[in-house]
Amino acid sequence: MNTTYPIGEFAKKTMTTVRTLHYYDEIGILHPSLVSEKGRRYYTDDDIITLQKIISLKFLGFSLDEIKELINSSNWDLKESLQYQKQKMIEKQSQIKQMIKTLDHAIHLVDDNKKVDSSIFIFLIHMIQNEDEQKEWLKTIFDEEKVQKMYLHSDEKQKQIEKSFFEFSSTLKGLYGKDPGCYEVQQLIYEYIQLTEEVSGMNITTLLEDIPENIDDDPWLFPSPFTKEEEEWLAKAFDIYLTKIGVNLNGR
Amino acid sequence: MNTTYPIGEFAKKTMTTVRTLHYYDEIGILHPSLVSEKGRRYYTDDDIITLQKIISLKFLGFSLDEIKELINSSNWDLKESLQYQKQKMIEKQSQIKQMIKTLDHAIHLVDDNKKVDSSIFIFLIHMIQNEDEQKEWLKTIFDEEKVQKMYLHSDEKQKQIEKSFFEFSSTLKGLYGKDPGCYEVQQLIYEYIQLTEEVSGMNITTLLEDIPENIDDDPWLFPSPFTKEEEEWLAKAFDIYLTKIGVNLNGR
DNA sequence: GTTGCAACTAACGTAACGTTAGATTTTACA
DNA sequence: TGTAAAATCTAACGTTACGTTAGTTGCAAC
Repeated sequence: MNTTYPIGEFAKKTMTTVRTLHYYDEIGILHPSLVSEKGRRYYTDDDIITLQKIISLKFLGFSLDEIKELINSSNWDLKESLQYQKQKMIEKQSQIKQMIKTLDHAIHLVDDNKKVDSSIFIFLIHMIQNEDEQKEWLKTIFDEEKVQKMYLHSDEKQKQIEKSFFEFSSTLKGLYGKDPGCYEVQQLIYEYIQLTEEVSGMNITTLLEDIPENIDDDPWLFPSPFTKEEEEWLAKAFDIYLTKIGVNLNGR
Repeated sequence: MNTTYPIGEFAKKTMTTVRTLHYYDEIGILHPSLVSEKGRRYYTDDDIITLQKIISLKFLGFSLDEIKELINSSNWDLKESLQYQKQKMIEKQSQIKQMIKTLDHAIHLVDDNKKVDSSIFIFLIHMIQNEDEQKEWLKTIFDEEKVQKMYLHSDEKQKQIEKSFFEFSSTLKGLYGKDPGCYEVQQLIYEYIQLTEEVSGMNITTLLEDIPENIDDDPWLFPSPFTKEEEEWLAKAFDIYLTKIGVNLNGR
């Protein structure tokens, strides 16, 4: 009848480990029903029930500390605990959703690119991740309506834009060092501006008028995928391009 | 120009903490660009970029160890890492979904019950959680078709069944000690059997014929919400009921 | 009696910091 | 310029839920 199991057997039966049972004994959530004089633990079927409680509550995301309370005190506000747990889990869920979405975009980015410049990659991850924050910031410059439009793409379209941007940046990095006025560089800048206009839904002239001078003073909010040297070189190339098409700007 | 920030300022700018920066320095993923003779750390805008990399990768679920590798080695198989991460995240996601679903059911259960008997509650959580396992086990007794039917309820229906079961069990516990043959107890057992028949889609007689004698020999697979005394009392009540309706069973 | 497995306690390791504690340095103000 | 206050430093322990040794003792079988 009233069978007892030594710890090893009990662990097998319940698909836990000896160490786990030791630990549960140690923190006082599962004392074996029988302990020999020599300190040997023997478990009974009653202990199985307690262990089941523990496992069930663990499954619901409670910590062993919380479980201890739940087991010991009889008049715990169970409903409140459950709702609190649910809230926590829902938060975790939305975090994970964001992670998966970003990973998806990232995988799409590197899909057929053999070599990936990590600066550009990280830059784009940062962009994807901080979408909301940047949106808020953009609203301090442009109309809310315009900003909304900029982000009104489907997921697929968004991925495509990111990829184009990624490739431009990569190619540009590859061209660094060449004459900023040469055909290749100027052509790429032309394409880059085309993309920017398409995405923003605005004319480049309008864009440049609205943007304050000190736009990239805060490298935290606006990180760059380029090094300082690359940026200076890029600035020259842009200057040449914009002067050519007749946009005049006073010192960048 | 080349501004440097003491650690506190830098922490504020980047919305981290001093301790985090200390730690990142310690494990070698972010050494400040400048360290005074006295050991004071001064960070530059370049360090912001490194920190951004770290934060971005952390956001994607990489550990600091993995990030260290990603930052240091240039030819890392990024795509593989990303896909691996995604897989991990998807697994986490489905776990959390299960947790939320179970929590939902549990909240529904305790919704308007002031006092909750924890044994019953835990028992039901265990049932919900181990649905799949029990389904497999049931298949060793009944036809697969029948088993499928038993579980073919909507989520709402399922919640309702659980709740009914929960309430029966609670009421039964409350009646423990009374005469097993009295009207109240017999009435409850009648209702319980009705529910069982409805859920299983089988007749109680058929059910009892198919079930082996030693069904609850394994308290791990089939935990009970009742204590041993309660179970014995229940068995008597069942005996009386079944004899009354003419089902004959040899020793339960 | 011995062999060998099972179980025991004690201790450190994990991840990514938070949190003291006590010493030192830098900054600010009279 | 002296001193007080604020910032920073290192060192060390705490956190979670066990996993993983290591060295010792208990128990059953031959």
